[in-house]
Amino acid sequence: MVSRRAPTMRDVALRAGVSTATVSNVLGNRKAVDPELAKRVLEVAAELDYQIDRAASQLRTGRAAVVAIVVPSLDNPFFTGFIAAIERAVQGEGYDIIVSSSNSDEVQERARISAMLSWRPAGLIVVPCSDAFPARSLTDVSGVPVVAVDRIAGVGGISSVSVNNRAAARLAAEHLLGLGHARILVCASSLLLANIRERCDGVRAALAEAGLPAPAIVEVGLTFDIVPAILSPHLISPDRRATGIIALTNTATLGVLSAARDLGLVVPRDLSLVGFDDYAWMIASTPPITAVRQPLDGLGTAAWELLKQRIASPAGEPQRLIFSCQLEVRRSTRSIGPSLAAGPSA
Amino acid sequence: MVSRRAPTMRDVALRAGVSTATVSNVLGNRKAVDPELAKRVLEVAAELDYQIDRAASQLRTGRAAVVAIVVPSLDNPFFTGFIAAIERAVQGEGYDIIVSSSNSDEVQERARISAMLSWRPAGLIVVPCSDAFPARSLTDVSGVPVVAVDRIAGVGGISSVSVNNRAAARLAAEHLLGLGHARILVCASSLLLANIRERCDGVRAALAEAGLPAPAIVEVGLTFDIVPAILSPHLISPDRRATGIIALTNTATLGVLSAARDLGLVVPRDLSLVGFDDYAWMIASTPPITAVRQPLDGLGTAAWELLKQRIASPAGEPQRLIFSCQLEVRRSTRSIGPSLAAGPSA
DNA sequence: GCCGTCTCAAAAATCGATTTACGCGAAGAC
DNA sequence: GTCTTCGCGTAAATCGATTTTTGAGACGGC
Repeated sequence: MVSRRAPTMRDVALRAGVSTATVSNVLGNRKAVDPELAKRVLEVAAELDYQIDRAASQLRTGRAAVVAIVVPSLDNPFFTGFIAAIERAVQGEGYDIIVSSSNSDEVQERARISAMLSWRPAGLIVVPCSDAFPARSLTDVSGVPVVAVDRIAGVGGISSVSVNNRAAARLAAEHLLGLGHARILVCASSLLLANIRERCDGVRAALAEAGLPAPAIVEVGLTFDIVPAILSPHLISPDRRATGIIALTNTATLGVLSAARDLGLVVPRDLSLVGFDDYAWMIASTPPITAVRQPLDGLGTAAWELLKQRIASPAGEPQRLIFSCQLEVRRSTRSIGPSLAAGPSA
Repeated sequence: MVSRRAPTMRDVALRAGVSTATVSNVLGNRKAVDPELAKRVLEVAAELDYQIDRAASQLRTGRAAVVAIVVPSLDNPFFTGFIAAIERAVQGEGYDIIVSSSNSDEVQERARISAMLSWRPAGLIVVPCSDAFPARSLTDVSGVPVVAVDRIAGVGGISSVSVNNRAAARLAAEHLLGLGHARILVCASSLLLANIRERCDGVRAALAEAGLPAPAIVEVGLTFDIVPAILSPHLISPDRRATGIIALTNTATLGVLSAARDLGLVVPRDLSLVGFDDYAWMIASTPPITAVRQPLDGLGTAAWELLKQRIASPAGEPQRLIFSCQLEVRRSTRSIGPSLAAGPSA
């Protein structure tokens, strides 16, 4: 509790017998300084445990060494995994992150982004909670570089990172078709989200190519606990129920598992399941869950790279990066007959 | 891309025909201002989309409306859930959070805390990555209020929040004893952590009271994937292997599940399992996992409350808050004989 | 009617790091 | 030998919000 005030650059300068400008130049590697003086400055700085005051530094330079991140939820491992990836990427480049959750609400999203912008961060990485991304106007005015991630349908004109949702869902569908599944149910979180709609399209396209009718699509919401109630009616009739389910998000995947168990259905005996996102529990689960893995680390790294580009040249052309997903085949899917997949025609 | 510079308080003042001091007083609710003027100021501020520059504000006042959070990992849902809880708590009080991961490394922890402190945050909430918490010295000097969470063995003299680990583990042990399990294996992450040692003690105490020998304790590390290899030797012999396992962290729980499945052991038929922490996947899992639930939301809220206390009166007595955990009985544990629990003697 | 008091806004000082403008001395050019 | 760079360091101005100080006007008391 030795609450003497933190040392300032002035303290360091005085003690080293130089001016504050010199200290600033040494510490910021800005202008050539006599090595002798530089050494003394560094020594004194270390001795006093001197830390640059970020507020003062930022006020003068106008930019903060901080990246603001806004995601729909901090309780969803997809988003926190993404944040972790960004944190790893900005580490060592001297940036810190401030994070905030929009609670999947456009009004809150706007408010949170507005608050973040008052830090005048070097950049903003946002996973919009809807396709509309109405906060767009805010970022335009502020001139802070922005990268949108994952839900990027409505965000023309800014850099973005996402996955190829159609291809990813197609991967899942073709896997089930290859195992002979014809009756496929898609368990979607919310069709208001463009990425979810794209995944539905991917499944639809794969089925159409195989000469099958469009899949049933059930909307189960963003939280896990209500899924069983919504899903049960679709799973009760043994004759007409789907043999394969594609769950389009991690919470949907949990919901399907839980609903199936409640109804006494065994995966994969009674029901084959392909999930989305890839977590430790999917591997530890019995059976391990076949899932489409989104390259979380790649997304995070790429978001930071694109943001750096925008920081370096704000006038440059915005870029869109699209990652592919991989299917991790495990044991929650099983073959029930000859392949229905539309094979290569060659 | 209308990159005109953001409006300053001076712009607002000029346009409203008042001084910057008046604008500051209106916006900060600081001193009585003529309602007429106040109204005009607010109108102009709204019109210009004016946002206070936090750097300038902070430089002048010396304190930032920001809470720094340092946790061992952002990939562990326990810590991110905790962060989510804090974010909810500080929301609406005008604070933002900056978060950082120490990667379970003391050196990095110190570096990250040092970096956080250069923001001169209103407070720091830290989950130390070891009992030693050597970064303690930093926070002492800076005078920034600190609250330590979860791993608080070595941190006397500062406020802290934790759970009653002994009691929590005892809950798990008594549950298994009540179901007739005598051979109990404890699956611990790392015995270098005091909270883990306390949990071991809790199990030991419960067994001792029931007149049973001390449990076997296996150290499985902090990540999930190596657990099966470490655990297998303890699970192969059907005669001598434990009938009940207590996994002391969420990753250990995943590891046990995965190891059991690899060995063809069915939970709970061959093995009863009590996990730690409580997540959606434990409910969705087949069988649903019996687990000791740590009150994540309570921990987060409490950490913020204690921090607020320290901010308000830095000289006050540090407080330690200890929460209780609850056992969520699900289906991963089963009875194998008469209760062995030391019942109430009355 | 004069003076003291009180209210509230304007003016000015301040926070600490950065950066511009300037000055001094040494090195190089003719 | 004088004049011009050039290198490097210092003093001072600056960023924008807050806070202290100053001052103008209103009001009340005697």
